[in-house]
Amino acid sequence: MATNKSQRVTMSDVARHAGVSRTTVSFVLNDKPGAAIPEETRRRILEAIDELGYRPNAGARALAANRSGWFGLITEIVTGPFAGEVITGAQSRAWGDRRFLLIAASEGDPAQEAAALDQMLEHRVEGLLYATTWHRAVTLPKAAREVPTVLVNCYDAEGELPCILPDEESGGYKATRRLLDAGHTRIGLINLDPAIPAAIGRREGYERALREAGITPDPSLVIPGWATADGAYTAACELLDRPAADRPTALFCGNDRMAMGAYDAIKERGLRIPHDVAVVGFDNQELIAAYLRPKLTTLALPFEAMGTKGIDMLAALAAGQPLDTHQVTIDCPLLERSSV
Amino acid sequence: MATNKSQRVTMSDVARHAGVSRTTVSFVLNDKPGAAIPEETRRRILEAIDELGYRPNAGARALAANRSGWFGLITEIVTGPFAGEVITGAQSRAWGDRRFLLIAASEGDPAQEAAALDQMLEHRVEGLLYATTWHRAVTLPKAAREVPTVLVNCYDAEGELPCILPDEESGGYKATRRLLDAGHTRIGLINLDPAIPAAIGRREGYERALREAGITPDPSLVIPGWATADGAYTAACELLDRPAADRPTALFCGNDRMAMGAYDAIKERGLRIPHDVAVVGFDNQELIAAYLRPKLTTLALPFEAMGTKGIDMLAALAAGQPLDTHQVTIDCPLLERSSV
DNA sequence: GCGCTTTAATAACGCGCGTTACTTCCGTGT
DNA sequence: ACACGGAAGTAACGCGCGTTATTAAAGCGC
Repeated sequence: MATNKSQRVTMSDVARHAGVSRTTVSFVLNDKPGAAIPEETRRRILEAIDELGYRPNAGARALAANRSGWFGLITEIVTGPFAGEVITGAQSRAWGDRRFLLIAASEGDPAQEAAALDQMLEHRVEGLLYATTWHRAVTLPKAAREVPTVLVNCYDAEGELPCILPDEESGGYKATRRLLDAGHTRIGLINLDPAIPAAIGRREGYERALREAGITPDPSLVIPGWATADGAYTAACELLDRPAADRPTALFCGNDRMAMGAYDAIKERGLRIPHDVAVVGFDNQELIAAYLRPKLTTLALPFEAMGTKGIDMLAALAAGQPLDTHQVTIDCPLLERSSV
Repeated sequence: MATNKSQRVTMSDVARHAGVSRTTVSFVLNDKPGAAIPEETRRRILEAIDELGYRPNAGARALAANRSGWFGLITEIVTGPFAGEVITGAQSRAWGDRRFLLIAASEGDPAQEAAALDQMLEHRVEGLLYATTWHRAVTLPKAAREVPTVLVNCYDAEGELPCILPDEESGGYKATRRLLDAGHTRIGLINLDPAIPAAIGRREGYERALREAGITPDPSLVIPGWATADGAYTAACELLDRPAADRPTALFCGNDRMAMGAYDAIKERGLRIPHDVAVVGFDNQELIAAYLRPKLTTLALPFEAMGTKGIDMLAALAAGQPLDTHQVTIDCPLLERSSV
């Protein structure tokens, strides 16, 4: 078995067991092009590997090859519903390049963020993904410039780092368009905090869809809410209590939690969804959207796709290739359920 | 700056710049006990490190010290609401030991699981955490025996590996007890699939609390449901449509999604929560529990604590210490909101 | 038999660092 | 004068592997 003290099987053990040199083992393990290994020898080596239960030491390999095989991913919170999707997307894509993901959470604390970044750099990540929970501007520590970095769901306040963002405008457009197609003409928008990119973009899309349909947007139908179920409940009440002829027959909500509040307001008034009032949410938080009754039609934030695309871009950057686009936006798919 | 081709600053660069040997640099970096380094020299070295922007190479360090510094964490799905909590708990605890977490998802696919495990072993993880989404028995690939392994939220079908489980029985007891304390005597239990540990344990706790209060459990008040909002809705209807004198005044639901369904059934009948019917959920899925109206009182599965404890145990095992307990259970805290 | 090319394999170096064993210098006691 | 001991520091080896240069053997034509 292994002769070294750590009791782990090394390449030398394999070589000895197969009666060849360590170099030869390395060659077959890496399919070294240009190395002529007769089938018989290769077989003996593979057999030895199998018999000894040899596993290459990824760390040693990285050191020798000067290629860590790591990409780093820093998120704010791992607990949230979104981070997981980014991880999933990034992880699966990275796997294809035989690379691993180093994940850390900043928990919104700059000190932790810096510490995480340090660790990543010490581990010689070949690229860094930085993802936020909600779409906004960020400023990274300078250390992040030491390695190719791509922002996910946020953009560089200094405008230098490449980023990947959800297409909020098109999302707002699609939601509104869906409601228009269902015959609605008075569509209320219970929006997020009007200062954030998501609210701005979605409202633009909302208004574009209306205009395209020949409807002049009515500002009184747009209520900026707090992003809570209660806030949306209040906002929905306000809209639904307008005189019947003036009352919206559809509500487009800033997120699914807010849609939850809207549901309550609607049901309270004895109105039925979607028959009397149709509802579209945003974010596709499965736990809410798929379990509300009726199930909620909503737009998904493409976190998984953004994670995948992020690794795509990192891989390109790490390979020294230039980026075709500095800022890419990704579509928010509409998920049809039963609330329209 | 760096003289090697990879353009990265190494310890040798620091040594040269500070006018000492590489060994000395290593000594100050590791606070080697027994090494007498005068303050002046130490200062010079730290200065050099700072000026050159040197970062130790974690991989090389791991190789030389024969200590990878990795713990592995395999989950089924990263996307779910629970995996994130386990990660958070494990990550923060591992940090204290200056260790990093290697995270991979099996996506429920044995092949992916095996591949992930392989990768972890190649990275020489010093311990492995294996976490599942729901409490159940599992069988790990043999390869997992190569390294200290602790199961989280599941237990070894062969009974060999140590595990950490939520205390379902005490959870069921506490939920029921809370309802009893609020004056309820007819408490319905809309349970999960009766074959799984969570359903069994919680029902036991439920019955223990009832007996303790001098109430004989009424089997007809226990409905095994499917773990969906719709299933629970149907079950709740059945319970609520019993003759008034016989109708439960409180419902204990197998999870928060099911509580959502129960809410609908209750509201539909013009009953008020918690005035006419009190509800307790399970799982504390924030997105549901905190946004239902009224907010849902529920029990939390202690995923974060389980993750932390997992690393605790791994650290002990990795240090060669024996485990005091082979199976530890962790309490499910009751989160009081407004539905009781 | 001799040179030449191809095939099969190896010795040796380096990746960046931890660590052990060893050296050198200086002050102290007798 | 010499031995002794501690302080300050270094040379050298090894961790497990990738890679380059080099060697040894085999095949081939003449």
